[in-house]
Amino acid sequence: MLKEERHQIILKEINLHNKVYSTDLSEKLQVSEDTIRRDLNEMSDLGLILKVHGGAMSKTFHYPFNSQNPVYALEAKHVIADKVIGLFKKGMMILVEGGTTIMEIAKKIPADLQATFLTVSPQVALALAEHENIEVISIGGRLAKSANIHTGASVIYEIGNIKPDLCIIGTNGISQEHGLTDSDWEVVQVIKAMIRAAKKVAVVTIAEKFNSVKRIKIADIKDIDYLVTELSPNSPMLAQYNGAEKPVLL
Amino acid sequence: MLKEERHQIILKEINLHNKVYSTDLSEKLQVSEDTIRRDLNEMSDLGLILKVHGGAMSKTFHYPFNSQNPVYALEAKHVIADKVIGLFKKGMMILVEGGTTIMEIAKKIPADLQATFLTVSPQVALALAEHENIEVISIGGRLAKSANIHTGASVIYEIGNIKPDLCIIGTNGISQEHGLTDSDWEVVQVIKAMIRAAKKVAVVTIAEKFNSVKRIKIADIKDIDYLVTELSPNSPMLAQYNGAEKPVLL
DNA sequence: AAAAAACATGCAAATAAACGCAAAAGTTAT
DNA sequence: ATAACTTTTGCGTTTATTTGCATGTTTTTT
Repeated sequence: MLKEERHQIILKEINLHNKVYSTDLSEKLQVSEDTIRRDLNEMSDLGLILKVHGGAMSKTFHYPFNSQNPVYALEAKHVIADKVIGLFKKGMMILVEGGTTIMEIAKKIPADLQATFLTVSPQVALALAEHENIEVISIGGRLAKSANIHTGASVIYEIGNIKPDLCIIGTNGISQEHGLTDSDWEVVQVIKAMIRAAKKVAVVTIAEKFNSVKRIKIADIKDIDYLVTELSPNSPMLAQYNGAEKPVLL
Repeated sequence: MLKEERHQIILKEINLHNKVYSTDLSEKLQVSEDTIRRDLNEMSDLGLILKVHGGAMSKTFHYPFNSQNPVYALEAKHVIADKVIGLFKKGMMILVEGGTTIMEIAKKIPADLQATFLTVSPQVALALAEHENIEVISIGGRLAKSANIHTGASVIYEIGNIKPDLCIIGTNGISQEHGLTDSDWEVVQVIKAMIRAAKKVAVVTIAEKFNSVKRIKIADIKDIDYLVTELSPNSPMLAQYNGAEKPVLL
């Protein structure tokens, strides 16, 4: 049995049951517990799972958004938030998606910024509502439980009727070759509509997600106006995105 | 059972009931009370919960209730929630407003109920999204910061296009003479639209709010189908609502 | 004030993790 | 194909974590 194969099975098992015991995996996969532990360590280092004493758990069960819980790569997300906030100007109409990075942005918006935010995420809407001078407009629709954002035809339609100055999206997969990708069809439809509608598009992502590719394509790199990461704009890791029709790197 | 698994369950339990007893948890999770105490200590150190003598509470709850007896109001809302849940039937389309009582209802919905909920409150939407079998549809719009619910013409319009089986609203003011009243014009418009749209209207309120009157009228008592309080239906305090065109008292 | 319940602390048994090392398996170069 | 090399794996040992229990203290209730 290949190591990668084991990893796949472990991941599937965790997604299915939310937890796995090292002992169970050892028996099921017919390898020693040491090997399982090593597997779990590697997967944990990649941020795929949450390693705990006795096994591992899913990172995205009950933990992901619940405001008080620790956010993965928080420091990086703060850096990203600061950069993005630099794009905001008074009176702007800004369309934002959901996700932990966007949440950090929403929290860090300066108190004196006057702007209108539109969002498909209830969490982001609530975070934005904390700011006195921000007008918050929720774009309602069927709430997709996986990503906790509103999806469906009505959302696409609503987005089609607005022309925001700026649109900010997170992403699950990003690579020079395949562009932006995600694994949830409903979510992808919404993001595509957002990109179509907005005058400028900013993608926020931690560098860790570079070169990861998901099943469904959202857009090409050239469709992006700003690519915001925690890295310095001239970091070698960003060089690949510096093509002819390059987005501005922040 | 993994330690983190217990932590998740405890957290969920607290979010659901706002408080937990160590003894209950010990029995439910089949570990000693010492272990539960250690769990609660760790979670408390992480700032996830508020440890109290005998168990733990939600952090967000002990706080905002600077007013009188928080336990009383909470207990009352739990009683109300249980009564309202009795009105829910499989396949129903239920329109709900926002507010703390509605939040308690959203949390207590039985796991096996299959129904569609529509709401104008981001908080309620998120609470409902925790339930596997519930379809959640947000009615989006401008987020009114006072009440944290979506308001505005688009909301009214959207509500006009649906015909929910049941509509559940809280209220700020209720009296036999002046009916339901509130002080926020935008919010009132939304609630009026909800009442117009729904086949049946349930009003949930703690008895404390009886005989309070706010500036803007929402509806008459006769427009209500169910009046749900923590009191027994034949409580003398409810006698005043027992007129000719009375709502059903629960 | 006494009794009961909840809490903190130390301890020991059980279990799991980390580490080093050598054998086995897989890769690459000649 | 074989040798040299790297990676992976299992095992023994050591270290760390978790848990229940005994004990004594604090808090709550009566």
